[in-house]
Amino acid sequence: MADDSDSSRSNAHGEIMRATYRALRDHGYANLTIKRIAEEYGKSTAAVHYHYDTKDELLAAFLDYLLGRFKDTVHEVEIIDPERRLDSLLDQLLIEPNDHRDLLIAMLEMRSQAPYREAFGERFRGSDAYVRYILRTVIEQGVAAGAFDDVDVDHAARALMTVVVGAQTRDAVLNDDESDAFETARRLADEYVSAVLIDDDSGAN
Amino acid sequence: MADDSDSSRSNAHGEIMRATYRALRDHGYANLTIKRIAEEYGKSTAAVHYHYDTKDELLAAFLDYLLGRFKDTVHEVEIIDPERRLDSLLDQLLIEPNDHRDLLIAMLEMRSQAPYREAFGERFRGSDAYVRYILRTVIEQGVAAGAFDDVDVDHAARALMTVVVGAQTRDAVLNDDESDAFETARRLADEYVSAVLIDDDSGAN
DNA sequence: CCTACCGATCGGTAGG
DNA sequence: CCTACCGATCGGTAGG
Repeated sequence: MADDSDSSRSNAHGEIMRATYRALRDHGYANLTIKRIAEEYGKSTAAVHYHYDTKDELLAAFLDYLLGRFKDTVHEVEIIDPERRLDSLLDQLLIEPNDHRDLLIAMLEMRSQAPYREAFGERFRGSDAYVRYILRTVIEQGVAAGAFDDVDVDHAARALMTVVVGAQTRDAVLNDDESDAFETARRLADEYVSAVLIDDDSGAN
Repeated sequence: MADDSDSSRSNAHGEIMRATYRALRDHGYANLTIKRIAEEYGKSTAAVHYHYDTKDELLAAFLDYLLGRFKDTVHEVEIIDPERRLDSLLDQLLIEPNDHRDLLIAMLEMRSQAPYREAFGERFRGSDAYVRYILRTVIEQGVAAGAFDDVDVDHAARALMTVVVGAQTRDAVLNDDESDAFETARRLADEYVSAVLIDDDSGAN
């Protein structure tokens, strides 16, 4: 309660999460070992096991940490105009990652483990549902305000979610110079909004 | 040259590919070992190493095998009408997998390794380019025939590719009872085709 | 192709 | 939290 500005005191869990992140980023999930995490942590493997009994437990906690960070990038926006608000939200979800591409790669690796680890699957389902909820809310406001047509809001949210996940996967996999993944997806999302959510009866172009 | 109908003779490579597929499906990429592949193969680990010197070499060959199978599901269709032809192609890419969901899960796992293994990355880039080529060809025919507007064909192909990959990833990750992934994606693709590729000037509904 | 084996590395623990 | 160690398993190889 005194000071957590330095946070170099007993913030072991946070340090281990960050160490796990670096180890995952540098070596990949398939080569993510307690030893490598411990090296990044700067202490022994026993020190890691002191805070997390098993590797499974550590990984589940790490996924919570990772998805929490992702959720933070999807913050509610302070814009009232529904159309611009959705636009801003899509920007956050689909603008070139640059800085946090490593995070997306790490997330893809853990995603691919979901079919084998129920602890992962349930967390990703929760994350998917959360982002869809944010999208639904924004779209519903737009429909209520008359900015969008009276579309199937739940479907529209799932559709945009598909675009987001498609961009994330393609970007991580096709990681050459100018990966088109997010650029394409952002443009696709725009087309979807202006051609499907807004079916402009008031004038055909 | 005599008979390959029985194919139980010296088809070791094919057998090992199928054994690898089963081992990957049952244990996941992170737990894919030569020993497990050998068990599925029905012979010793040395027998596997006899045909593939290293695990890396085996995995690269397996990815070729896997992507080849995927390409086979994207066969050219014998329909002339461009609109119905694109529709049929999207069906093949986006209809509920059911039978080959295991294949998609396996592919997602290997996708997630692309950032760490250049041999994987280049193969996935090739596969992405191939499917985009097929999509572009069909859309170009539609534009030429006047069925579609004069859209940016390359972008349209990339956009639909994003939808396909998004559906594949979401389906594998959100693997609960009625995963909406492919249903949502198929509907999204339809909306994209009828609202963006066909901007019906001839009458605003 | 097999048996038998190699050194290396894994997750985890005992004892302090 | 550390040192030291455990049994288990890994990819790969020798010798046949």
